[in-house]
Amino acid sequence: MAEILDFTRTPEPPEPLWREALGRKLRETREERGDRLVDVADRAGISVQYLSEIERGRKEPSSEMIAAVAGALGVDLADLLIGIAGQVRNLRASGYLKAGNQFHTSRPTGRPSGPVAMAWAA
Amino acid sequence: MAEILDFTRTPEPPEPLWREALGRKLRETREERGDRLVDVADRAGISVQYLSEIERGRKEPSSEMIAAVAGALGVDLADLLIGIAGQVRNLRASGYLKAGNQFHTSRPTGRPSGPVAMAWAA
DNA sequence: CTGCCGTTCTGCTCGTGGCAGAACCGCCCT
DNA sequence: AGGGCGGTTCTGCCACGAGCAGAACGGCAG
Repeated sequence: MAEILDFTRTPEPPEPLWREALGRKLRETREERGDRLVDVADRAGISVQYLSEIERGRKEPSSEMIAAVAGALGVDLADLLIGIAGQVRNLRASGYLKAGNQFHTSRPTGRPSGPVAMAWAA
Repeated sequence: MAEILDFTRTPEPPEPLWREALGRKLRETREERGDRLVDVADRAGISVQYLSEIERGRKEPSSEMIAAVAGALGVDLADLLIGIAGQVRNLRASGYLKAGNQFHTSRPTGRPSGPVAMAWAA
């Protein structure tokens, strides 16, 4: 694992990468459910440290992994994607890698900001 | 490349996999632009046969690849994700692997086709 | 101090991403 | 008939990285 963080490698525009946005949303979803890494990892049938790396956007999970984790979180792919799209929008709108790159900035003072997807009940 | 198609491996529900939905949307977007494989592949800086495999959902592209292809198609990640979510929804709604698996069912008679994004509202 | 939870490091294996080269398959030309 | 064109598919190849186990470490609450 060389240096995924090393974004000097590619002169990519400040667009967040897929795995980063995905990981961020997965973590958010898990925390909203009050689950721990080990819970989700167990249900998804993957190792805990790998799930940690996925959530931090450091590894590129396969489609089957994504499906497994999403299933373990009780969300389907479409909802997940919409949620991620909202994340990306927010990151673009706000700074995103302007400086320290501190996500979760706009913790919902009340406004749900993005599409936010559909609630998953209670 | 063993057998990606072999969905007997995992007892996954009839949910389409990420790479499949992604590929489908990428192809749709490319065709709407009237581009050829070689055009997009050139701009994205990848080989043509690999792009073909991505669009057919047979290989698992890295985040950088996704960004490159999306960039070559002139769409950003958020739009792409929303489009894919719509695809997935449609596939779920209609048959999807009920039988022949003939996507693109609901072609809208001639609509501008673009990103189109969120409708399904009602 | 002691767990609990998450992160990170080492180290390993084996799969597969991604390429080149070429053949092949419709399809539309004329 | 031939011949491009666009796309698919096959072979073969190599390096990288997915994914795991094991363990150590760093907060943070009790």
